[in-house]
Amino acid sequence: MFDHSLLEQGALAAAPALLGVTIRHGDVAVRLTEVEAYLGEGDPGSHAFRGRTPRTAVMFDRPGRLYTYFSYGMHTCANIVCSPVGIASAVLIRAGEVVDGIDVARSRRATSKGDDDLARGPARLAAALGITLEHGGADLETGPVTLDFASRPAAGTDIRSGPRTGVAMPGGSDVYPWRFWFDGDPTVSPYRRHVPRRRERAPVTPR
DNA sequence: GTCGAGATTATCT
DNA sequence: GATAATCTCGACC
Repeated sequence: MFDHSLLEQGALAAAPALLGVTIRHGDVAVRLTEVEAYLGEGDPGSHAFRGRTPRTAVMFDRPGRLYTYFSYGMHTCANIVCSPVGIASAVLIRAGEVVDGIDVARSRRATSKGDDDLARGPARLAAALGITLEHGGADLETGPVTLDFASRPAAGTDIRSGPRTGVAMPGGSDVYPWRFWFDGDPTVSPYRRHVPRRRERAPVTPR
């Protein structure tokens, strides 16, 4: 089943409801345990903050599509577009539990120490699923990457929220609790604050 | 367990 | 040319 109405409500409303949802690509399926909401305009942490570019165009398209981006030159991360046409809003899928195709996931994540590590982190999750930039813009209802809303958690599951990982925000990231996760789940990634990258420069030898 | 730093490239200015 | 929604590894506790 595919919940269209949920994904039209914007990332902030959709994010906590996406916890427990299963995302599948081929033989590998992952149950989401951690997500983050990204708005478009008004959210400096969003790629769409500066408006529509070729890369972010899919975020302005209809909900239920996959937005992928390249991070730090080595990694692919995946988002679910959560807003009507013309508005940018998306949910970054940060971590999850591999529930199917675990052998394939292990082979794609050879550096992983244990199964909890297979999809703990957005780039790891995309790698475990075999998602690349080529899947950007894919429709999550028709595939090849699909969502299954039937695995949403039972009532009473403890969902927690807090600041987003690795994002600098004016006024401090803690005033934007746009990260959601299952409390105590071993597959949730550890929080890392935003650290400005030290610029590597031709060192002017101090002295 | 925590902390800090380097790797590497699509995308934008 | 600068930037980045990260990952991995090594040092240390």
